Amino acid sequence: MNVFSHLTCVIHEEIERLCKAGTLPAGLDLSAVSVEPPREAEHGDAACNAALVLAKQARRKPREIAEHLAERLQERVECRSVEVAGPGFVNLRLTADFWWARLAELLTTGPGYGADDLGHGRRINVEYVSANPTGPLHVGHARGAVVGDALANLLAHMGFAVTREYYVNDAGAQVDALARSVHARYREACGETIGAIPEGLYPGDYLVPVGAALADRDGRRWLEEPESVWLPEIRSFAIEAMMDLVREDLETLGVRHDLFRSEHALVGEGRVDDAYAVLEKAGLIYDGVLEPPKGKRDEDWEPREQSLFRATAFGDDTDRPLRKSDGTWTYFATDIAYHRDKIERGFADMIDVWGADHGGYVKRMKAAVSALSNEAATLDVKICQMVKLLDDGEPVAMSKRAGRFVTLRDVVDEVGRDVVRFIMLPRRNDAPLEFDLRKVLEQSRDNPVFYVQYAHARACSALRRGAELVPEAELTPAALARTDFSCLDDPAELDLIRRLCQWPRVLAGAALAHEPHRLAFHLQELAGAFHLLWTRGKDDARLRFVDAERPSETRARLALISAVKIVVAEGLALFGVEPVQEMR
RNA sequence: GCGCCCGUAGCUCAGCCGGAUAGAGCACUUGAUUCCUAAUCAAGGGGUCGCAGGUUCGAGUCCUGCCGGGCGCGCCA
Repeated sequence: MNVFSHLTCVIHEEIERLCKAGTLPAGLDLSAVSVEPPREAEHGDAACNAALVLAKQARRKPREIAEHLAERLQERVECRSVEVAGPGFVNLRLTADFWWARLAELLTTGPGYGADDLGHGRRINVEYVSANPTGPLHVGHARGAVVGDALANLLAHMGFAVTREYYVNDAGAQVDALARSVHARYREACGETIGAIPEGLYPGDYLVPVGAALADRDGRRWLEEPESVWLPEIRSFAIEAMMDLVREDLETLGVRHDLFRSEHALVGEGRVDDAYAVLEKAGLIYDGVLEPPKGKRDEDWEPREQSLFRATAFGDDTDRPLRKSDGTWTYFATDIAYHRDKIERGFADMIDVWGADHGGYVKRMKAAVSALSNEAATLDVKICQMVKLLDDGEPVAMSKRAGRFVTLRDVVDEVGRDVVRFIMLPRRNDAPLEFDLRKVLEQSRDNPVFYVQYAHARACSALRRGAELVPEAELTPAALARTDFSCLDDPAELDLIRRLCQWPRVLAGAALAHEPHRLAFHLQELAGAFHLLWTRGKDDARLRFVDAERPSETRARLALISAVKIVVAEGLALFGVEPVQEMR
């Protein structure tokens, strides 16, 4: 049970009764009525804004409505006390019995507590990483990879049918440059002296083995051929090698996509022409000349007529070109075709996870999706801001030009997959992120990975001790659910139960808002409440989790711990992080 | 010049559809260890929510303008 949606229902019922009784007018719109955990613990277990929201439409004073509502709620068994506070909030305090019953529910459900069918199997496409196949992934890519993956996990958990997708930009000038770079490395492997890699090509060492592999496979046959002959061959060889590299990098992070969609294939299948024809038929394409961008150096600017998409009709600031001067498609044109491809594959909802440098691209892509779907499809773009990589407070120098950038694999090797994954998550995607290689390995409160993992390890440790006193068959969550919880009446224990019971609400909110970082914050708070109780048990023997002298209390506390373990493990699982059994 | 994002405690950041006295961690000060892992916990000080207007019973949250930072701005992807 999601406690807060349950309480919302209860309050809706009571308001409707007040309407029937004539205390309130009939036909009120209750959609804005909500029940939330109050920010301050003093305000009780749950606060309802009904009176404030309804005051205007009911033409009553908020306090007056609140008093009537409070009177009815007082009768409910789950309410220990009800009070009207502030401008007209109704604050509920729920009985300990109510909370214990929720704890029993949590344990009965076991792993998967909080999973829900919010999505009703609705299909949603999450596209993430989509890095160009020209080299290994770097730390910046890791953020998008982890955020996209966690978001996909979360949505799947909440009843959406998720497809995880990677768009492979294997067409265009950059993969030609890749092919030329590999050709240079190939000549090198064949014994030629190549000197410095020319400007505009990819200088990284990672292409050396690719050139060597090509020489192994094809011998010296490309040495005497003109570029027009070897380029297509070497290009597809190189792209395949780069995608192998990318897949390996993703594998080290534990990220797996369902589908890799190739831009090259999309163009080859005529999908871009199709999309163009559709927009043209809808009257959304015309030939025109764009204004030069102001304030930017414009000495190279020449007015040019090109086919433009009427993006301004869908909220963009200017219309956008679809063809380059040589007649080939712009990136935007193929991206329109790609999103149309997704829509045609049955996705009315799409999420794209992009890097900060694509921020200026969001409006036109949303405009295109609106145009393609007659406003029926949705596109949410999550822009991931920069990752500032630090080593003990000092910025790690990165220079793409010198080929000196920190690869994803370097970082995973350095600190481990789970740390990389967790550290990318407790931050809103549109806020920049600091990643200190030294700090994330510290075992202290300010390292969130450690802090949450430690809570899980402590829970496991206490359960191991419990196993010495209680038969194993009685330690399963389902068995523990039948325990008498009445000794769990300390405020710190009830607080922990309340936080555990907020989990379904946090999951639902995070899924609907597409904000996985909310889970990370909740896990940290939960871990804090648990650590607090643990330490209290050191001072106050009455609160100790495992005590051979007090078997029934021990069982109740093991149940509570088991619930902590379930929720923490579930949160970590959604993040793709392995919960640890002990800290070593 | 234009667009998008950001601006909340000394630092790093939460703040969920507009709600109550704006929160957490770090750092700082003080305290807790014969004890299920002190790898932890408790207490304390610390704020003009960038600035100025506006809408509202009520604004960190919405609107307008400005200031500061980041990213981007046809023939790159």
